[in-house]
Amino acid sequence: ETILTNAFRSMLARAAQASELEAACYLFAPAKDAQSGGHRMRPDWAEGGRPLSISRGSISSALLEATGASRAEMNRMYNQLHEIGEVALALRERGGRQRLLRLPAPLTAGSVHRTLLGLADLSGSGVEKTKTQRLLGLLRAAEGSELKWLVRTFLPHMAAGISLEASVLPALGAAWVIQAAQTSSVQVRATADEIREAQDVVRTGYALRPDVRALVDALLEGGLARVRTACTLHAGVPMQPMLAKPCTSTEELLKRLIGAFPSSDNGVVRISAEFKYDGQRAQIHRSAAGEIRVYSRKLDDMTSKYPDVVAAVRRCARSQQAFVLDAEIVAVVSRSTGDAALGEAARPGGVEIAAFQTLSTRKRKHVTEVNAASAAVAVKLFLFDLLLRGDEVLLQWPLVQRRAAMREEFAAEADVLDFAEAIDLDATAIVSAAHGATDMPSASASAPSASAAAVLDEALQRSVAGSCEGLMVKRLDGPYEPSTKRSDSWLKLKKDYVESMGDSLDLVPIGGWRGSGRKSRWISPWLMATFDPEEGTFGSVCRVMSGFSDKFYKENTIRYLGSELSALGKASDAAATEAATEAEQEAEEDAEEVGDAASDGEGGSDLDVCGAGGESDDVGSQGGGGKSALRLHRAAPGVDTGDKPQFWFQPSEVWEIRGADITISPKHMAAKGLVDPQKGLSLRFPRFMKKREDKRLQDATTPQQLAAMFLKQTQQR
DNA sequence: ACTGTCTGCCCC
DNA sequence: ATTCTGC
DNA sequence: GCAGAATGGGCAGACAGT
Repeated sequence: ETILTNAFRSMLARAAQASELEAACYLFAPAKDAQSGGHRMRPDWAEGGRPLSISRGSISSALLEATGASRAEMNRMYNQLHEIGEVALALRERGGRQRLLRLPAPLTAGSVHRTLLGLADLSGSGVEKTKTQRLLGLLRAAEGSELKWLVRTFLPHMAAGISLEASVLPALGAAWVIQAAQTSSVQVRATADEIREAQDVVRTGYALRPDVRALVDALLEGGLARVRTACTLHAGVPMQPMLAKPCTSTEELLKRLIGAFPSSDNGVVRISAEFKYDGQRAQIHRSAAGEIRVYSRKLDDMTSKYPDVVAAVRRCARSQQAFVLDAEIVAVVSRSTGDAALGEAARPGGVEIAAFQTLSTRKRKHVTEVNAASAAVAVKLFLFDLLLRGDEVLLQWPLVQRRAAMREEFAAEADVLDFAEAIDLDATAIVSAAHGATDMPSASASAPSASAAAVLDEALQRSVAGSCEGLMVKRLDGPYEPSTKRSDSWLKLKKDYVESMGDSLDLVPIGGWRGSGRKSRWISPWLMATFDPEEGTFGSVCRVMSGFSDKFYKENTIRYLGSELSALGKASDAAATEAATEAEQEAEEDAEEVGDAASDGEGGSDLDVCGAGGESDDVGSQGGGGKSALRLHRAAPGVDTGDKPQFWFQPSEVWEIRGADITISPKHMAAKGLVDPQKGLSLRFPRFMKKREDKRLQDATTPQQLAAMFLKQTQQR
């Protein structure tokens, strides 16, 4: 953070232009997140805004050409240095600088930014070649250690994630106050409070108006005061949506909502339990000019995917004012068709909420208002918040008032648009004065009410019966807090969080992969299966990586593979072996060979020759020392899966796995033939709960049981 | 033209 | 999405 | 209490290879 702040300070001191500051912001934080990689070079919601992705291939090709090195040389360097930026420098040293006819112009943040922006716009065939050429241009122009940083910037995943909103922009804010204080005649140093305040202003401004250029412009023109006024919610510019925190019981939920912030109503806390529809979040804007746009939770522009939503909102708006809505789009199927198929008496039509999986089959491109109803999946919109009306920003209004304004401003339309179902209640117990609660004043007034918990429980049941995931429970007196952080005044209570609800399966680990990063010494994820004792078959259901403690990983990796995986297993060849000897590792051959197989992403072509065959079926061995008793050369007999794990295991025990829903899967083959002739069943959001030491293979969930659970779930809808 | 594989600030 | 760990 | 990591299912699209 200090480094970033100092970098911005020096730019500000030299009166850098807005375009340079903007470029620097993006270049300091090239990766959106560790999940997807990809480079962000402009706001996603902007016209043509799309992330830039540069393949490893393009980077290394450009690097080879720029340095004149051979591929073998590069690999050798990589094995020594383990970091591609350093490799780039070393290769340039070694190869000597290539002589160019014309010296390229020195790089600036702005010029690099512009080039990368250009790359993001490429498409069609031959893009990789063009990308390589343009990267080459940048690499040739790089001086000194610029080369190292340039190469690192190209990578989709930098070793350390630096986030634009969490690190870079706050640093810019800090730099601004520090410089301002220094140049003012009165004050020399900015206080810690001033710095914190500045960071906050910038963070908030960006959450409300995620536009780096607008932020930089405001800062340069009028400092933090200008950021406050200019970087606020605008119709047509999506803001960070407000997020909710998960909560696992109604009692806990009440406590947390009451504690979120003090009540302004004599200790009484009113809350609203809204249905949590299982669809896609949508932030819908209508500008003053009347243009309607739909944005995703990640601020992507989805307008072209949902022309029918746009039309519905236009029809249902009671006025011509600008607005910003928060809503959920869900898939629906017409009710009459379903009933007709069952030969029931025709009902007056209407629609039913369909599963999320149905929504996801909707076309993403070329959806028109005309084909939306026939060619694409039909959808219904559930509104739950209004953040802007006319030129009034409603973010600070309490939810009750925002909701009232929303209901004034829009009219529901059958099958197409409605308000999210909501049940309002007091979270606090009403401790009447008659009971003489005078000696315990505020504490008693703020106690969670037992009847409130009961109301919530019932609402939860109803929401599930109504094809919802559960509840969103909100403080009725709370503001809307656009943020990358989750707020305490919105909590989500999903059926699968609650002990007694949701699907819990008893599955058998049949395979696994080597983990990466902090899990690189362990098996992660694990491949889980049902067991059919009649047929002796195992059908894969899901991979699991969530819910395991480090201790569990360690113990069970040893149990299944005989030892932990070598930490050095990542490097590919001789270099790894050399290094291994010097290390503390008593690198068993087993682990070493495992490392090789995992070497470059896919690997796995060379077949396992593992030391321990699948000889022992005895589950008894608590595998502390010896060879792995549980690893197999190939899938155990009877295994059916579309997945291909790096390691296969002898099925031998039962683990409890929880999930939210059961889905029809193209990859997992459990219960194949029972619901669909080709496809099996899988689990959405799978996570490990605990080992079932009390259960044997024969007690694992069977394909028949799984199919029955699936059918019950679909009937509920 | 067809199929297979991989990617996505994907959506959850 | 979910979950765990380290700060 | 929060940020950061490491990954889940599954879809339409895009691109590569035949």
